[in-house]
Amino acid sequence: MGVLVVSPTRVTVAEVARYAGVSSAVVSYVVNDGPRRVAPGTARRVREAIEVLGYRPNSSARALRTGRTGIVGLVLPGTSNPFFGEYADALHAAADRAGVGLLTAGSGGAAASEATAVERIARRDVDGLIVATSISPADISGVSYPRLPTVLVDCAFPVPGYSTVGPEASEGARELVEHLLLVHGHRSVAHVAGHGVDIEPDLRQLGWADAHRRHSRSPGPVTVTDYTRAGGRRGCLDLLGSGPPPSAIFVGSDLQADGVLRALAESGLRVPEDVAVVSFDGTDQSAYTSPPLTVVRQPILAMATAAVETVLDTTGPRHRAFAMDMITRRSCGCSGPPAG
Amino acid sequence: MGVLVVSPTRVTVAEVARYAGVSSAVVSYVVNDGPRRVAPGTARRVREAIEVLGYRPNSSARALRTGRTGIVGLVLPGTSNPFFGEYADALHAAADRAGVGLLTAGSGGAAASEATAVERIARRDVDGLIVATSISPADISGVSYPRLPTVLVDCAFPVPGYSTVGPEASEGARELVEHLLLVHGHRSVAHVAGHGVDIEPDLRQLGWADAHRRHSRSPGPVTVTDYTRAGGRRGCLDLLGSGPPPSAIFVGSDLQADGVLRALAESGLRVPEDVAVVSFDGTDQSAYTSPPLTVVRQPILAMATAAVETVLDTTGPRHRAFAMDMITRRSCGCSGPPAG
DNA sequence: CTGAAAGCGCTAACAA
DNA sequence: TTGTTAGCGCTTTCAG
Repeated sequence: MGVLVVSPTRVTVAEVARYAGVSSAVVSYVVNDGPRRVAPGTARRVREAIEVLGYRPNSSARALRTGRTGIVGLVLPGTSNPFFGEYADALHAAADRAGVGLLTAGSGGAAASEATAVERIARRDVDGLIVATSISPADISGVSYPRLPTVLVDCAFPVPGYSTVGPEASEGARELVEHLLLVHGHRSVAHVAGHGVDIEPDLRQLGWADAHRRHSRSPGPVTVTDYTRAGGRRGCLDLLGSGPPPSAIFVGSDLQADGVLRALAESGLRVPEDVAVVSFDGTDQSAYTSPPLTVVRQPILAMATAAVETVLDTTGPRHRAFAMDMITRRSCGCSGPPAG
Repeated sequence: MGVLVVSPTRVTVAEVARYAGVSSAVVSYVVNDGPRRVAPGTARRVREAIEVLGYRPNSSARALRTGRTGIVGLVLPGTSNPFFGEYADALHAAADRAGVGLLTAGSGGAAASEATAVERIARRDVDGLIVATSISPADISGVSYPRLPTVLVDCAFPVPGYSTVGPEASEGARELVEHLLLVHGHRSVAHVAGHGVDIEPDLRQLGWADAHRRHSRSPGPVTVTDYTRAGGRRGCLDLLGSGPPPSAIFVGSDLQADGVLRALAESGLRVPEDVAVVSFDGTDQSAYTSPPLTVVRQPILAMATAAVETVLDTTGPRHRAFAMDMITRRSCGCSGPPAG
């Protein structure tokens, strides 16, 4: 058939070996710095040959041979959510440091889509999987890839059979609500919560309730909405429509807080004068809302590092929880510093 | 669900073939639906064997054999920036539709880091590369992976030797500024610009200048800052410090607009009463700032689809530009609708 | 329509 | 210290 393509074929170990006057095994030893030692002079010749010929190892061949791809799968609900956007960046940095690549998929947050996302990723022979599951952990195990090391991130509680990494959500939420109760003297705090994993407790809500209990207050109203801006707005509007405005609101995520702030502005309520607002996550953007949000921040960098470490670590499942830190800004009534 | 696989070692074509009483070639024909036809009955037996044994093709072996990995590399400045977060989501959706995986790397936006990110990705034998380059296109070509199909996204101008996908930035910026000039009657508009690719014109700034020229106005002051929230704040503060406040500001990106809004609030200036603000990008969040931002929106879905199509398309480089649409909200002085 | 068999490029025994 | 070589699992040409 017609056209003869004279494409410069790819350089292989064999050619490097021939050029350097050694065997292909030696080339491999040099490239991988093992498993056998190579005489310094020989090694130098090989490296020179590699340089001259422009040799690059074929990663498919290596993966086929070794059984390891050096790639970890990453399934997130989607980086449109700035929290997961920042998480993704941190995971990439950690993966780079660990020398592995990240094969990503967005789950779109819907359960069906998440299962298929995991499915698609696992199909490609990754060495492990990092999943921010928005669905029940039970569902993920439906994916029958035996023994693929999996770590669930943004997961504040242990899940049997899986490694998990998450914030100390309950403690963080409690600290934030106690700040409102004790420092700013609110009698109670309302809560705009997010739809979570059905079978598990919502730790943020637990912490919020706990803060009230500890100080013998009765909690304000709760409303459960989507983890979206629109959800936050809707939830806040519902709250406002069902009684006198609360004096303070604890929002379950920065994304929802955008919507809450919006709803409050639409309703002519000032923050923090009329209503104090605090939020959970502490993304970069929370310093730029108006007013800037008082938050508990998730230590994303540390959690991402832990996630990558854990997925690469073959010793059994473990749960790692990270302390959150509170950042006070204007939205709670404190006079925070201007953004840097 | 629950078919349980009891094979300790991985199932291969050979085993499927043996189970189905055919040769491995036939199994391959069935799995890949070609290149040779298989008798319906035989095919059914093979599919049954695959099901029963829980066979999954080894993608490394297939890649080694075919020379194609079915994976496209993606290098973005980082998904902490919500614009690129949304872009990443759209690219993932498009990649899924096209049946390819996305191997991602964050470049961190720094030139050195971007080159190494591209380097790391290319090393893994991807079929193509999608890059949102924040640096000079010249620099990317320094990466010497011969003939790796590459498409530059978020790139509003053609670059010789590369495929490019971007918005009609100049037209979009002009439309936005003209809205301020003609509808709201501002005499001139200031501009908070972003540091761009040095050797190329800043099309947003060009559009801004063009709007003034077309209507015989002299442009307001410009300040060039980082494409960050802090950069936007700084730039706006500089603007305010160097003369009387402008009556209107065109901001080069939503991220910077966050900072501009913040700076204005700090300075006690109301939007839009004292200063009108419009922005370029139209990310989801722009509907939730206070006040909501009037923007020109980048058609991210369409551009992402085009990017994936283009990188998979072997016919030569091409440039595709997409029209932006203006969304008027409160920040320009229009009374936009409340967020849905 | 199906089977046999030759590698793709690499790593890691095993030999020397 | 280095060379030889047997596959890893798959696709696809060539025979049947």
